[in-house]
Amino acid sequence: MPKINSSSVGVRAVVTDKREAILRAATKVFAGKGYFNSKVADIAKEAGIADGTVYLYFKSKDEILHSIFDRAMAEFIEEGKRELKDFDNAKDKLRRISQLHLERLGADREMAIVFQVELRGSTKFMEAFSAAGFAEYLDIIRKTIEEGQTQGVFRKDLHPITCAKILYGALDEMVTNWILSKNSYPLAPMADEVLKIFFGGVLEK
Amino acid sequence: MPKINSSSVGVRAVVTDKREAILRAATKVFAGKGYFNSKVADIAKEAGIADGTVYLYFKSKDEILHSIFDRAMAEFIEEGKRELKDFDNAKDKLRRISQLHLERLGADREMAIVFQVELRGSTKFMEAFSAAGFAEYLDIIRKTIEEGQTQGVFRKDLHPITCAKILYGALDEMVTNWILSKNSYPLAPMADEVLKIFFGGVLEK
DNA sequence: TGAAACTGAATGAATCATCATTCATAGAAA
DNA sequence: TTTCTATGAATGATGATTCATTCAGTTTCA
Repeated sequence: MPKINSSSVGVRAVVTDKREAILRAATKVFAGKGYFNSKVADIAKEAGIADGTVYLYFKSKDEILHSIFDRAMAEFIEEGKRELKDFDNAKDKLRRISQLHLERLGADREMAIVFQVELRGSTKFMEAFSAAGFAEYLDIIRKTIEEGQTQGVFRKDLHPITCAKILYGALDEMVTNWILSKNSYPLAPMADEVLKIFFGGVLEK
Repeated sequence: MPKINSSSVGVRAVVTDKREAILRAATKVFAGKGYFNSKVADIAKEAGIADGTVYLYFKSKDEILHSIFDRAMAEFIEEGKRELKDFDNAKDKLRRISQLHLERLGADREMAIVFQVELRGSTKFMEAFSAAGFAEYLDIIRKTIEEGQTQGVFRKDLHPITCAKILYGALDEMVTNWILSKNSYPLAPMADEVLKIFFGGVLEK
């Protein structure tokens, strides 16, 4: 079994590479068959390593799934915060958030599947996730809406939390439909469609 | 042809009762621990029967979950169609749909959990479901929106399908949040909040 | 009327396949 | 040699499903 490090970057890099490879492989496998139907052996094979090796990098199968979420979510929130510094107008900010949301998930279908499907596949995960990243994300949207109300851009007779949930729910549904759709289309442009309705409503004036 | 079991107290009625009992028990167990973490033995115990008896009424554990969906969905769609006959105004119709959606799930938390969580827990189920009930449901909303556009109540510069997805997504998110929320509040009233935004948008005029 | 034979629902212990996880061993690098 | 990582066969637990058996109720017939 030839195990030659592609570059002489040292031990640390190898470890990271293999961890990375396992996470990527697991994402692919989970996306394809679902968490419970995926065997650790499948992941190992996909990553091109032995079954046992997985356990040198992760305590359990469960931990792999958690790591996938944690990493992706942390990245996403961090990117969001960085991006949103430049905006002061709440409306523009909301537009950017929506675009980022769909761009991110639209760029990696396997990751999107794991997020949309597996994350919801157990109340336990959902609660854990809810407690961690999701609540924070919803909070960013909520605060932006409050800002907009203060700025006089958004109506004041609406609960910011509810608004946030609705926008999130709408975006989320776009992603779910995109995943289930046979013929693939670009996801990100749907953001504008969503916002057209979220901002202006469907009623004829 | 009328069914025998409704009138007589014969064998048929007993059979139906036990089937019913298993479905109810399974809903409870699945809601509590998730489909994959639930043992058939758990369901049997909850239903007060022997493990093997489950297999006299269902071919497999999988079939139980399917039956739960099929029954609930068929009921829901049927009720919806019946209710909606009385409306001709698209706006009112959409309001009634939204209320029904939240009333229904808000009335049975366990069923709601199974629908929100387990249904999404596997692409396989989602696709099956998507092909069956969900697509039909989304279609009802879409057609109503088209009606509204024809009636001149709704803006014509919006894709009816996207509108439908957005409304559905928003309602769906209300349910998911309600399920995850520790302190329980009535779900149905959220429909009006959702529609206020869906109809009028969040922008200050 | 009663009891023997029959029916099919219900039981739950046993089966058996399926993995997650472990660990004794091998190989590479230092 | 020592100390890593990596291997993959073996282990052990789990849990869906089966099936030989029990049991309650019907029917048959003297």
